Amino acid sequence: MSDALDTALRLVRAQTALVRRFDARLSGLHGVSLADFTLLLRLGQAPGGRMRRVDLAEALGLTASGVTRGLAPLERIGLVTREPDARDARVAYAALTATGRRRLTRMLVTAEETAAEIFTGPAWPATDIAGLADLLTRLGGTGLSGR
Amino acid sequence: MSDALDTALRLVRAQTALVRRFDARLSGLHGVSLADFTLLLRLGQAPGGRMRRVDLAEALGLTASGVTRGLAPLERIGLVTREPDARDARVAYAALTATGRRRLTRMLVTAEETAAEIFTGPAWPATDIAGLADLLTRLGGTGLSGR
DNA sequence: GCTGGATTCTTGACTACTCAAGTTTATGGG
DNA sequence: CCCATAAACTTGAGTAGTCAAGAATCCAGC
Repeated sequence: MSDALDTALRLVRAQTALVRRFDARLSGLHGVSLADFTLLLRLGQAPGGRMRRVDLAEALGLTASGVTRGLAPLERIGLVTREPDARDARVAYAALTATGRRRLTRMLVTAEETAAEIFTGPAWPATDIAGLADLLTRLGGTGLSGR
Repeated sequence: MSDALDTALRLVRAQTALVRRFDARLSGLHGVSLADFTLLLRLGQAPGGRMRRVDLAEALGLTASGVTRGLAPLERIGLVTREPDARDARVAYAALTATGRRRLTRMLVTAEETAAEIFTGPAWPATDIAGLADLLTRLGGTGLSGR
């Protein structure tokens, strides 16, 4: 088997382990999944804490449908609201509520801790973490950097 | 946001892009998903092309339940069979059929091509591919190396 | 040689997506 | 003005996995 295929399969495998760790911590302490957290985090990074659902989908690597489904429970528990656009009645923004923002900052602490635990120890000098981030960015689908 | 968290989130994001690419190619040409392919590949690597379902789960980073569910359609289409263990009536091996083995070698070609496409171009010198593989191995959950 | 606990596997109920189809609204050309 | 096409979103149906509970079997100690 080539290095390329081997690497791709390792990446897939590493992801499931990673997701499990984040899910365990986040759901234990805050009752949300990693997917929920990343969604809230993106909203938190957006100006005004709000985004069109289509853009959120693009940023998260989901379909529009996936965003609708992921947002629903967060709206139910009051972390996110739906806001209409004055110019275009088709678009429904997703916006962090004040509660959502408050809860997000606490989730972020947990997520940082979890990430730190994962990348801790002699196996993970800072340069390797940055190096990994760099390599992953080259793969990153459409990534964070826009289309 | 720390490098560690950023890196973890990038990894998750990169994986979804990767899986989509493999799924598209594999399902188009061979009618299987990447998950199906990795399952068959592990079987193919095992001595005799067969493994206990529990070990398969461990190797793939799934639960035993996930393996049962994933194997079912592959048994239906005749790529895998169930074999009993002479010593222990609890265990049911999953084994590649002759057809399964033949189909697998062709899938492997497609998977290699896809991986090669992904890691192609000036952004991906061979040392970086190997470097990525190495970094990912440090994360690899329980990985291939056993517990 | 029986009984209690552990192991292997399957199943039911649930979650988190996907894709395809449908609804509503916007927009550019005649 | 009206129409065709396109964009944003939701919804129904299906897939891939999870977890918790259950059935069968194995084995260790008495």
